[in-house]
Amino acid sequence: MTELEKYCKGIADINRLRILNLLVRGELCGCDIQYVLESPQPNVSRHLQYLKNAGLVLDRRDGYRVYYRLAEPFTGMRKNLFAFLQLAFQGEEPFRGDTKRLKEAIREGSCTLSEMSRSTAFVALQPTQQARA
Amino acid sequence: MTELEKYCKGIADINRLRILNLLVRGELCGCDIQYVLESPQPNVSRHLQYLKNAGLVLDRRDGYRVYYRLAEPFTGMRKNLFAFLQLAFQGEEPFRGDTKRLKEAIREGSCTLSEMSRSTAFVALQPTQQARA
DNA sequence: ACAGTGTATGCGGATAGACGCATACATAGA
DNA sequence: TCTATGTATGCGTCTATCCGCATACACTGT
Repeated sequence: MTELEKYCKGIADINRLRILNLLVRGELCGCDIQYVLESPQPNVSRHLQYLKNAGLVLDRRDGYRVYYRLAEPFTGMRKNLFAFLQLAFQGEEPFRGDTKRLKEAIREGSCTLSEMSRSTAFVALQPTQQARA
Repeated sequence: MTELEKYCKGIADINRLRILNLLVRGELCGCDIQYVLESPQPNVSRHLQYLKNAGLVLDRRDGYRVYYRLAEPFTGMRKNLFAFLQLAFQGEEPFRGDTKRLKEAIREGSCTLSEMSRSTAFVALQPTQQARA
C-alpha cells in the first residue's frame, strides 16, 4: 500500500478524525481522549491502534497510562496532511466542540500530564477521571 | 456526515486516488481513465460515482461520453484537499506512472476532447480506444 | 431500425471495518 | 498479594466496501 493510501484510510473515520483533532493540541493520554469522545474504551483503543498502524500516531507508556501524539518528525506528506487537517478541523463540528470540551477538561484538571508539564508545576497532582464526572 | 469525513472516505481507496491524480490534469472522459488504470469499466464507473457522491468530482455528458473533472469551485476545504493531494501524488507510484501513461495516451491521441480543445485544432479527429491498443 | 461505442447498474461473493461485550494485560500503590 | 486504574484484545455481529460478471441504458451514425 502506498504511503498516501495508508494515510487516507487512516483518516477515513469520524472517530479517528476526532482523535487527530485532539492530538493537534499535543500529547494526550487515552482516558482523556475517551472522555472527550464519550465513546467506550475498547472503541477508542482500537481506533488508536488503527492510527498507529497507519503511521499517523505514536505512543509511549508512562506508568499505567499510554500517551498518544501525532507521528513526528513532521516531514513531507505527513506534515502536509496534518496541516490540511488542522485547517479543516477549525470550521466544522464536532471538532470545534471537541476542542472546547478538551480545553475545559484540562482547565478542570484532566489526567493528562503533558499539558501540566508544559505549565509551571509538574507535581504529582493528577486529578482522576471521576473528578470531572 | 461532516464535509471532512465525506472527503476522507472518498479518497480512502487506491483506485479513487489514482483517478483524482489523473483529473488534476484536467477534464477526462471515462474511457481514458479506464485505459490508464487498466481496470474493468464497471469498476472505474463505480469509483467515479463514489467520488461524485463524495462531492469531489463533477461530470457532464457530451454525446455518448461522460467527462469527469474535479469539483469546482475550489473553495475552502476542498481546495486545500486538492492542493495536498497534488503534492502527494508527485512523489509516489503508481501516480507518477499513471500521469506518464496519460500523457503518452494523449500524445498518441486519446479520445479525450478536453485536451484537444485546449490545443489548436478542435476538429473531429478523435482516435478511438483501439488505436492505442 | 440497427449496430457500435461508452457508461451505469443489478446481483452475488468475498473482504474489511466498526461496534459492543467480556476479559486479559500492564502498572502503581497499599 | 490484593486492589484500583488504565489499556489492549478475543469474539460475534452487523454494515459497508470492493470486485467480477452480466446486462441495461445513453447516444451516435448508418
